[in-house]
Amino acid sequence: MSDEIYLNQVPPQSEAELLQRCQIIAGQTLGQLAAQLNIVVPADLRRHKGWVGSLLEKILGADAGNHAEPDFTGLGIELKTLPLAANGSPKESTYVCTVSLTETGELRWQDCWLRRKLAKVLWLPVEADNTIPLAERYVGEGFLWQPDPEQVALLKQDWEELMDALVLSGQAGLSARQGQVLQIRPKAANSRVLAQAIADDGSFIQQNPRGFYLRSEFTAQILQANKACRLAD
Amino acid sequence: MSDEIYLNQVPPQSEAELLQRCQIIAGQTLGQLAAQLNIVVPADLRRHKGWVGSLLEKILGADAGNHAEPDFTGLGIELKTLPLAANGSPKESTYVCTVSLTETGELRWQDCWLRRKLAKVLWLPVEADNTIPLAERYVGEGFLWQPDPEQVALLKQDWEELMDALVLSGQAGLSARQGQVLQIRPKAANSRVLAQAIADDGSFIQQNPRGFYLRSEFTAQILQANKACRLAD
DNA sequence: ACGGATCCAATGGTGGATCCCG
DNA sequence: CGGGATCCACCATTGGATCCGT
Repeated sequence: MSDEIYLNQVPPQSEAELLQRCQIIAGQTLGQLAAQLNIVVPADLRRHKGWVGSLLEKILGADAGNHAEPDFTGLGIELKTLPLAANGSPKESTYVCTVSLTETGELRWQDCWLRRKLAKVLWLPVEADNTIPLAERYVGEGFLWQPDPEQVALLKQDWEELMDALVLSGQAGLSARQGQVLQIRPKAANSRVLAQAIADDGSFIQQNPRGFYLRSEFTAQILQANKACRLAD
Repeated sequence: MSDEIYLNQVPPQSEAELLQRCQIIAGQTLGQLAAQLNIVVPADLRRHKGWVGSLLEKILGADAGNHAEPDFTGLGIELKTLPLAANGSPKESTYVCTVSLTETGELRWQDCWLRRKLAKVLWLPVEADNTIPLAERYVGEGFLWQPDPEQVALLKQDWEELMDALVLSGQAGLSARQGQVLQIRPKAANSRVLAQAIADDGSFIQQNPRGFYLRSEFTAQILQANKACRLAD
């Protein structure tokens, strides 16, 4: 009962309060959390792919809506769910943000959206083994993360390589195989969706929208580092 | 029955075909036309202000949807309903297009959206006396119009005056009283809606969206000229 | 009478991600 | 396995205009 005082969609006022809320929901199922907000749990995620992320935003009081801001506006913190396979490692890559197809050449790492998005992330592990019914999946312990210097270097290197490839060869020269920790993949309702882009010759063309994703190998390292850190306490 | 062959939402292939369709619907009521498309007629227009225009677009096979194109893409023709008061003259001003608040200074008459929108218009008179139930209002005879040199001069003069006023004084310096045949008025869901604009100093600010409207005195002249023209046949 | 305010439907884009076939 | 394809909710914008108080 008193738990729900913290779960009423009011933004947390501090990092401490946000982490406290994470402690409260850790060990609860998605079904229990959805019930607190009178939200119906879909049978599966096939037609509701972002459902878990949206639910946990509401539960934790994220307030940015669909704006180009961190989920927790006041704290500058981005929320990311981390879907865990049966073996406890990340099951999927993590979507970060869309790739601008109109300002590819003009942007530098220091100013880019991806860097700002990943500046401070609250990772929230959630069971994602499809043999477990959605409502019965447990939420793990959320933790704050900021990229360490080595991770920053990796991200910067990949970002610059990928953006260079975009400028030099356009979308044709891009494959999701490029990048050690980062990759570029389609991000749209379907492959018929087109966004405005700029061709080699400077003219406007239409291309499939793309997004930056963190490879699951990278998020697996983040997860492991956090566990090690907590054991050391 | 055979009439409905022409009313199946396929775009007309020529001006002649479009005008033929207008002949077919002239003298029918909005209720009759709506019934052909299985569309329910609202009680009144208070909460359905664009309903008549949308219905007639569907009936005539306009295909541009909500794009920045003429309603009849292939023919380069814009459809405008002309609401008639009990005395047969236009009851309202006619909305043309939105006023760009970000490129006010850069644009010339030759390139402006308003000029392109008004290059070729199919006017479709419709009874709009509120004492007549919506479903019982008659559609009149549609006619094609292109501004004659005098009308072009008037539109150009007003457009330039209004755009100059916008650049010089911003929205504060603008009144719907300016312009002989054209005026600028709010165009939004309500007065709390804001759009991006550029201030005097070049910075970005928020302003109420505005639209260009043809004064009803102007559309009355267009209507009269068409009647005179048809009597002369 | 008309200048300022308002209303709906449909679409496109963004943010949330997972699906699924070779 | 993982690269390419896809899915929903929500919000802002656009296109269709008419309402209504002074």
